[in-house]
Amino acid sequence: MRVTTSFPLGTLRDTPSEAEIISHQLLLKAGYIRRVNSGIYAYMPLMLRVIEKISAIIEKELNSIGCTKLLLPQLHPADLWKKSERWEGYTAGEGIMFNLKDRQGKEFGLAPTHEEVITSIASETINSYKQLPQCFYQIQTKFRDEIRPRFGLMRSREFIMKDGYSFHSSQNDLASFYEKVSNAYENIFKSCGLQTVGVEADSGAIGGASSKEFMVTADAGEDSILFTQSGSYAANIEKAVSLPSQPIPLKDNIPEWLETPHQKTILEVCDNNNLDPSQIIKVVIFLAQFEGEFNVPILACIRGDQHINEVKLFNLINKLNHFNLLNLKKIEDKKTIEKNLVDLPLGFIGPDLDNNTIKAISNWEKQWTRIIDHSASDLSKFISGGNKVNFHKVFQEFSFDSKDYLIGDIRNAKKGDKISVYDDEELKEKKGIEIGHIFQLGQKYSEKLNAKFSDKDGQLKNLWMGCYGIGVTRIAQAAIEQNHDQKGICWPIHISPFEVIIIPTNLKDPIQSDLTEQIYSNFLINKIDVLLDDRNDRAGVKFKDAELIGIPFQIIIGRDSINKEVELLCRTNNTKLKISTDKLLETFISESEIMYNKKS
RNA sequence: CGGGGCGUGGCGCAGCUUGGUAGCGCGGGUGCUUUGGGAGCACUAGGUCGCAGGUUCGAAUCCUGUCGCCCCGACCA
Repeated sequence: MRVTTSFPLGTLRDTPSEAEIISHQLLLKAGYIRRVNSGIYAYMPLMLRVIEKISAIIEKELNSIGCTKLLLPQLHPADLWKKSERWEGYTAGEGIMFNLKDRQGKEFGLAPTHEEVITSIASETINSYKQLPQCFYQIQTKFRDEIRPRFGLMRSREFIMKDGYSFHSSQNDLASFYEKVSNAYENIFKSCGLQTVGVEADSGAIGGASSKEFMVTADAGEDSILFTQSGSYAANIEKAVSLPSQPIPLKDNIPEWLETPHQKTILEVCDNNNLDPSQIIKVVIFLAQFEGEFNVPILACIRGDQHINEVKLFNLINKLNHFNLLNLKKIEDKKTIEKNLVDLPLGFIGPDLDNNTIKAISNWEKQWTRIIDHSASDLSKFISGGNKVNFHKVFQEFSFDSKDYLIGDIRNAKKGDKISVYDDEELKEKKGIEIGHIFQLGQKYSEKLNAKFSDKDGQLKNLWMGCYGIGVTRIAQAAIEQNHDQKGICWPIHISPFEVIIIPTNLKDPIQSDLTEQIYSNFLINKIDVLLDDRNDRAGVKFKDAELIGIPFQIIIGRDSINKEVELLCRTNNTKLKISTDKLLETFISESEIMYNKKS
């Protein structure tokens, strides 16, 4: 491809001010993407080539484990989502599904994911165990009305995703296929030149039993990963389980009531009364909003030096009720408190807060659901709010055994924690960008959408399902986050828009331009992805652009043309080889082979 | 939704405090020169200063409202 006759590179000299992180800045500056609106981007020709390279890697790997590509609609009828009971959760309130009505007033959603559609198709086309297992996938634009789109392609409202769905006759078969996909994913990410970690993860709104995320480690990542150095454990912080440090026992000489005027935070109470946070039980109140306008006040307790994990809390509360939990939010808004609660000693609440604090006229349930983290329930003597403004209290021999208290794990694991009493390794923390997520869904969707098959024994059974996602556009940006330098992008060759760029330094020199044409056509004949920068600009301009757009090899045609010599430059390690033109192709092929095989 | 920042040509910005008919750098076009690290000279095109009201003889500038974008938080496949 020639720069002058195909497309303007569209590189910028200055970095657009809207971009914060380096990968986003480089995508804009190098002309790969252009913003059309918040979270909506145009993929320019170079970007499309990257997307196509990534897609090809994915397809090759998935096809090799027996997956089949198809293409599903993006406009989904609401009925289908109502059957799976996800319509309300995905459209109401904080829901992320764009939705609309057609001219008849019929409701539709723009697809954020495809479990419903594929399951309904599977229920019609799969009848017998003889047809199983099956795995379908597609690579397609998804729509999600993100609360806050961020960092370019990292979290956008329209993005390209590979989503795959598998169907099985048994849980065992699902589990073994899930492992196969997991391996295929590792190959895919390696083939993209990325370093990833697989971590245990929360399943979120997709649901299901077991799930694993693939993370690109990068400081700009939105997720936190906790892991052990030996690799024995790795999990998203949302999911990670650990042992909290030992609490410092409370001294005996403390009076039952502590006057703690205006000391609303754990730190203030500790500083003023010579206490340690691990001697205090922190109480945080939440409102759980269920489907059908059903609101439950939640009182969550945790040891003062620990933090509540709202994902764990959400999942725990969701299981308490057969309605779906739509939203969980801290109660801190004055209006909400005034309307529904009375005599609430905010900042001085204890685990035994009276149910009478909920107003009779409130539409909330009239009883606090009290959820106690293990770190709190393990303490029998502790300090907590006195349920009286400006007072804290010592709880002696207090027991959470009564049925009023629900004990569970709602704690955020953190770095420095141990993962078991038998293992001395401490957890470490890194930031990660989630580029893949795989789930064992089980029978959740097949039950709801009545997707059954006849098994060997003649019985009608629900299909077992898995689903598997890869953020294609996110991979591209994550790759830049992991592979760049001061001058610009350094694409891994596997996903680079071109393998090599030819830079003639002075096209007016007939020797140079003849040589350039010769080399260019020779590379094309040999099916090499080559870009020819045939602009009449000065060499410096072309060098800068080549570095910015990050193509792994540069061929520089210049002064030595007269001796039939050119330079082969490697973008990443900046090595320069002077080569005679008759050896150029051969050398390039062997050098690029080395780079292709050096899977990180 | 809460907090903060910003809207002036394709990109980066100044001007706003103290109102007076819009400027700089880069980029674009034409011509000549130049050609291994973002060239030089000359000429040139391109902007209802986000939008709407108001104050004023006069508003990019002051006031009110509104919209949009970015960041942090809340939240989130």
